[in-house]
Amino acid sequence: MTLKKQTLQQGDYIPNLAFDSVIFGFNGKKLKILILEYRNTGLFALPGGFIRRDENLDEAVKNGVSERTGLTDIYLEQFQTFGEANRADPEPMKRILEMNGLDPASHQWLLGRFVSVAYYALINFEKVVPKPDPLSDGIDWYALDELPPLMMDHKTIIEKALETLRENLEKKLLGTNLLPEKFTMKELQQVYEAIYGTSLNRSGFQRKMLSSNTLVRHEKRFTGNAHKAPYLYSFKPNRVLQPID
Amino acid sequence: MTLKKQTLQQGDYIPNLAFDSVIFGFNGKKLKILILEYRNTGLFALPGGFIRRDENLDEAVKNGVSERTGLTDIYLEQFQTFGEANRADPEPMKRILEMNGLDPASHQWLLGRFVSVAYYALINFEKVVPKPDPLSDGIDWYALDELPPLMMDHKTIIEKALETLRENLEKKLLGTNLLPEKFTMKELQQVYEAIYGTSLNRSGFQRKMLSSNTLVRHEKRFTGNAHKAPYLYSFKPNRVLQPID
DNA sequence: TTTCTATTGTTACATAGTGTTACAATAATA
DNA sequence: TATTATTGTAACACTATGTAACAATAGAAA
Repeated sequence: MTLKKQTLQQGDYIPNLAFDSVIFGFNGKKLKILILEYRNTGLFALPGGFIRRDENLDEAVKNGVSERTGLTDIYLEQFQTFGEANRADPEPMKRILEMNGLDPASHQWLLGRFVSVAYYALINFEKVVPKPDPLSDGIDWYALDELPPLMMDHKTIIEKALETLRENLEKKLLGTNLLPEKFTMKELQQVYEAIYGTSLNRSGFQRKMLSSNTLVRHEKRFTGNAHKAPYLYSFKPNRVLQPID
Repeated sequence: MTLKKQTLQQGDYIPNLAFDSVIFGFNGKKLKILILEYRNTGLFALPGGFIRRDENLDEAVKNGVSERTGLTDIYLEQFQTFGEANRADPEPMKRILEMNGLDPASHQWLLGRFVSVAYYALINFEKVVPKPDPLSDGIDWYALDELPPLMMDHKTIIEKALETLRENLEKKLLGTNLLPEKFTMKELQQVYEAIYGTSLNRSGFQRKMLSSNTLVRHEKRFTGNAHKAPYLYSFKPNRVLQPID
């Protein structure tokens, strides 16, 4: 739930509707997710927010993720809408409001039921400057196997995001969005391995990637290490997915 | 938009949130979809409805589709939420209300923006007894290439439903849900062909299906035709997908 | 300079999967 | 008994994939 204190009026937003975002980044070794920590509550949650009455759903999410990451061009994919009637417990939200000096009684609308549309984002880890939302005092990267206990059904949302990401990985060449523009074959393989959670055969991976006709080979990268220098690659521009805008 | 006149009160439902359903059936030759025709308006739309304040999203859709089809065990899959701010035009809805003897002024909430969660359903064509909703006087099967002009973005919703169905076809063995329990290999192939919109190689299809280890072979079906009688098959029970319930 | 080591790019080979064609089996009819 | 339409399966070529091996090479060590 990302929102600005000065605009915490129900009238501004579509009631009972929210979004949550699973923002994936790859730090070179592990796949990580941005998680918010609400002020003085010990409560952790996915970055999210509400949709203004005249705002496109995609736009609302894009703006929300931009605010958390500082990035503007973001690859976003909607993957599921969570609509169980009992998915929210009002108590944690009440504490969050109190800890931010807001009166729960005058923000009743935040304590009710929310249907949430979930998106995942793939971003270049190095370029992100995470920024907490107005109700939280912390936002940090967490590896998938080191997640803190999360509010509501956010753990389920993350699992579903990862499942969808795996399904879409080859279909949509998502590796692109998690790496710098130029990368080595090994780095690309590490992204795939981090997403699948398994190790892949080096030779087969290289052959498959090269035969997919989606990579451009550039100069070698000399790191000073005592072994053959790897080529750098980038994805062909026409195959790069456009972010929602 | 499926709703009962006697419960057309905004307070009963989550505001600005709806669902739409793309109900697929297979008549032996073509893939078809159930489309509503609103009373005296010439307006066509997907069956849909609203979500009660205390009702699970999945339940609301399940109930809505049950009402239109008369079926209780329905394979449903949520595939996308449509949230463009301008996806609805209030004029058609106004006409629908007027033609049903309802005052648009006192149903303002129906004329505003709706975010809609879209599901597709796969049902056994033979078992369905389509029933119009309270605002419509017709509900009929339409082949995908013979759709009437549809309200709002319902054409887009159908296209996305078909796209998702194709992607999920083999992954989830969806053929099951469009056929009677026992079927011939040819009938199964016809379902696949109808969904893909292409013809498939008979020999390869048979080999692939049999090697998938998901079919049980039963007795032959003798139709009285002067040629070899085909075996009947059914899907192994453990591979049958459970409907949402 | 030469040798060594770690890593990378590529090839070779076996195996599995797929597209296509051909052929055998068979239910009812002539 | 021969014929016809359809079905089940096998045969073949071709492609894709898993695996191992080999060659190339950047720098360090000798």
